[in-house]
Amino acid sequence: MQKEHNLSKNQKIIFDLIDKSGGPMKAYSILFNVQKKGIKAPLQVYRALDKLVEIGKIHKIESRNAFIACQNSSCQISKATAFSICESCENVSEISNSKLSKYLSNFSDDSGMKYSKYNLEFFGLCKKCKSK
Amino acid sequence: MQKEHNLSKNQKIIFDLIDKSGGPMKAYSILFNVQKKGIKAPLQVYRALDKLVEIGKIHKIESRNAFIACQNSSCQISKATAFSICESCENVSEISNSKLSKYLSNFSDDSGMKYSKYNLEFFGLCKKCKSK
DNA sequence: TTATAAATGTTATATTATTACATAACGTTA
DNA sequence: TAACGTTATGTAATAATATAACATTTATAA
Repeated sequence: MQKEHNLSKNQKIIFDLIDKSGGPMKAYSILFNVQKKGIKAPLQVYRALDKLVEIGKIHKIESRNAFIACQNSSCQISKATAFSICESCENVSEISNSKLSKYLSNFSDDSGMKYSKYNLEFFGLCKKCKSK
Repeated sequence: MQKEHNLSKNQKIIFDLIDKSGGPMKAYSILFNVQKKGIKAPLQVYRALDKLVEIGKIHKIESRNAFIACQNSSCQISKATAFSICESCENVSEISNSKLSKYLSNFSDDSGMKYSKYNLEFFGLCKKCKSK
């Protein structure tokens, strides 16, 4: 199970916003949306985002510079992430596939590197966009 | 085999620089390094980078906002990329492991998405950094 | 050779993220 | 509860990354 973290005021405001949005959000869009709640500066947003990423409540979609709420309530949080991204509508979802995560978590090659973390992003067209 | 592309002047200058560096380079560091060759503006760099990415001569390391020369002369170029990144020394190398690439290229789940591309980044400590 | 696409040059600006510094709140434990 | 260390906050400035818009030139190929 996931460790409980007591989110601070800003962390909670920002997590709730991202979570409710249901998709990825960009930092400055978050900033815009929380200004009415007193969060005025980019750094306040980035600090909360950093912490939320660290504790696994959100993930960063690297190819999009965006942040999405973790949809994976258990296991290997933020050490092993996989996403599917529609290149047409930009819909993003977190893939939770135990075979895939096992395969990647156990992956090793002859480089001598010890892998402790990975991030995988799949791209393609989602169901809706395919049929257009 | 990789399709031959005749690089333009700027593309060639920038590709050669990245290739010779042997590692990932950031756009503005590239810009700094090619100013003596007459490339003066960020956009000139980004345009060449975009093209080089498109034809598979370089890849973008998304988590680092950096660009590295392709070390994989054949196969599935820029549709199927995997990297190992040392979180201590920031050394990056391209993983070419046919099992891994087959596994991921054939991956599908029940989302109904057709995946045409992926990017995987592994993080950890390289041999040298581990032993420090 | 002419039309079309690709690449270049230039300026300005948008977007994403961090540095630096000051203060406040929280949690522990003596 | 006082003192301490840690975490979070507030604010201003700025750094780093990336794109828009427009004019012109070069390469390609019909």
